[in-house]
Amino acid sequence: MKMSHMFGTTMRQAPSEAETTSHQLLVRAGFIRQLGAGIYSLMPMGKRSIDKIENIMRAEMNAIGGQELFMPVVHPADLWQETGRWYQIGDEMSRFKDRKDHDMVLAMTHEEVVADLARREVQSYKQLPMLVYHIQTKWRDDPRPRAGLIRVREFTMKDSYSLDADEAGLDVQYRAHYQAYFNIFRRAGLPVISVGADVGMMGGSLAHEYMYLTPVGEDTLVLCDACGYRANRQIARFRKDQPAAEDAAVLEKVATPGVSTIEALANFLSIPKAKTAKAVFMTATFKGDEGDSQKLVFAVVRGDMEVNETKLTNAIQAAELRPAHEEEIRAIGAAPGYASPIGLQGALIVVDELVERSANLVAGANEEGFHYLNTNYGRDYKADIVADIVAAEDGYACMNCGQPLRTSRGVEVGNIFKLGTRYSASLGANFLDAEGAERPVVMGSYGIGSGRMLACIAEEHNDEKGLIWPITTAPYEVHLVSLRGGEAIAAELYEELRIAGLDVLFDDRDESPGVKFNDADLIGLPIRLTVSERSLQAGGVEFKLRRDAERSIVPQNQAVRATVDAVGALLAEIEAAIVPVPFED
RNA sequence: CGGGGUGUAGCGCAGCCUGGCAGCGCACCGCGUUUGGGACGCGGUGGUCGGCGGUUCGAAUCCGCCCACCCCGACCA
Repeated sequence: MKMSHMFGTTMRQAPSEAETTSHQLLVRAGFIRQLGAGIYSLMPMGKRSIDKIENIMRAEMNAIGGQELFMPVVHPADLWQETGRWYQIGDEMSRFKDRKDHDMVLAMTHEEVVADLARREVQSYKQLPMLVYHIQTKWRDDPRPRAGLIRVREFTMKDSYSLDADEAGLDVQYRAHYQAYFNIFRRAGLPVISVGADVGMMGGSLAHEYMYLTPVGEDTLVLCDACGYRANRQIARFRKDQPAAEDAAVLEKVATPGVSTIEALANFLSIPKAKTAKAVFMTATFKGDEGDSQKLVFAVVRGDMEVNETKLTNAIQAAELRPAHEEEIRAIGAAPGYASPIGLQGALIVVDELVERSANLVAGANEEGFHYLNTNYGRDYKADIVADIVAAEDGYACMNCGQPLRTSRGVEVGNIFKLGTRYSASLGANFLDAEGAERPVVMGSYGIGSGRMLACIAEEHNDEKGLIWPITTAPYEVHLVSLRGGEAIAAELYEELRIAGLDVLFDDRDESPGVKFNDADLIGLPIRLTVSERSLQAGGVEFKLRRDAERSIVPQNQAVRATVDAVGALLAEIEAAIVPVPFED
């Protein structure tokens, strides 16, 4: 490609709304342009990088038996009504009516369509296992897009769906994806870790997320450097030490005027926060056969800990959970700031397992300005559910080895789910097994966002001058710079490099050397060749890797070979990282 | 949805308080000089000042409503 006619120019200054490094650099280098909140165009160079990323995905999916197909982005609502997600999902799913007044949806994901296809195409266990995938647009009307391509509303995703006769088959395909995903990220030059994850709205029994670690990330991960435990904070477990044994003391009501926070309570009574019980009120929505129902949830955790809403949601099997309003709390006779489960009716009481085991905690007296001393689980109150509902924090003890946990931020670039029969059963995607019995297909679903991956690669590979693309995802492999006195030779070299099969960006513009070199650094192609009067006098063509400071001169008649060899060497470095990763669930 | 912020040329910004010719840098076009790390000179192109309404002789500027975008939170893959 000749730069003189490339659509999309570089910019010296990033738009003021771009804050993260990847966003600024991708815009400045001419890879992306914003159309609306969370909606971006890919410019020609961005499209080339995305194509390379997606072709890596294709190769790895095909390698584990994937068959590429292409499913629609507009779906009739019927399908989503059949699985129930039409009713479960809120405004995140965009809906509209077609001219015949039929309800339609914009695809957020494709489990429904795959299950619909499977019920038509799969009849026998002899056809299974199968794996289908596509690379398609998704629309999720996220309430708050941010950070360029990191979190958007319209995005392209590689999503694959495994179809199996049983759980054992699913496990095989799940593990195949576990490895294939590491291969994809490593080939693309993106370092990731896998973590255990919540199954969320997808349903299912087991899930992993692939995380690129960066402070820009929105997910908090809990990691153990000692034993390798890794989990999303939403589900991360930790070891809760047994509190020192004490005899249950007499329940006693004390006046605590104006003391409505745990902090103030601990100070007022001169006790550690760990000797208090904290009340957190949430309103849960439950989906049932007779429609939705709402219930006030009264969660109790030790005063020095925080409630983990995902754990709480899972513990009570709620569809949704939100903080309760003050009126809702008062309606059951509790006083915000002075609440405890003692003597309360009308709420679903969920107590953390550590509170159950702790003696003589200070808790609210359900009366403005009063607390109880020495509350004890079992004697003074009982829970509807006792479960682990506490969020893991930095320094908490690892569940497995007891060493301190560490938290880190990350971007979720991929996920894999064991779905089971959630969708096949509701849509009737059945097959006949060897005994002639009808059974639902066992499904898995697996996703990687292309654009988010591009952004993470940009976030990882850059310096103060610009991007530094891995050879596998660079829009072009070679940046050929023509300077004064080298124009004719550069034009020849451009043709020779292309004949040799290389992707070349040729800066044939009439610009000063400084402008050209700075643009080359900003765009960040892995190999730079410069042809100028000076280089020719020095013996040929100047060769430089973007990531290195050194330059060398290669004779003109060896320039193509040297470049091809350099590309090969860079590819070999990437390939060396493609190794088996032990499966951990 | 709650809190905060910003909308003036492709990008970055000033002007607004105190109403009176719409400006600056970069980019872009022409000519000349220059050119191995964001050159210089001269001359140019480009704007319904986010939108609608109001106040006023007169609105980028004051008032009202709306819209868009960004950040934090809620939410979310």
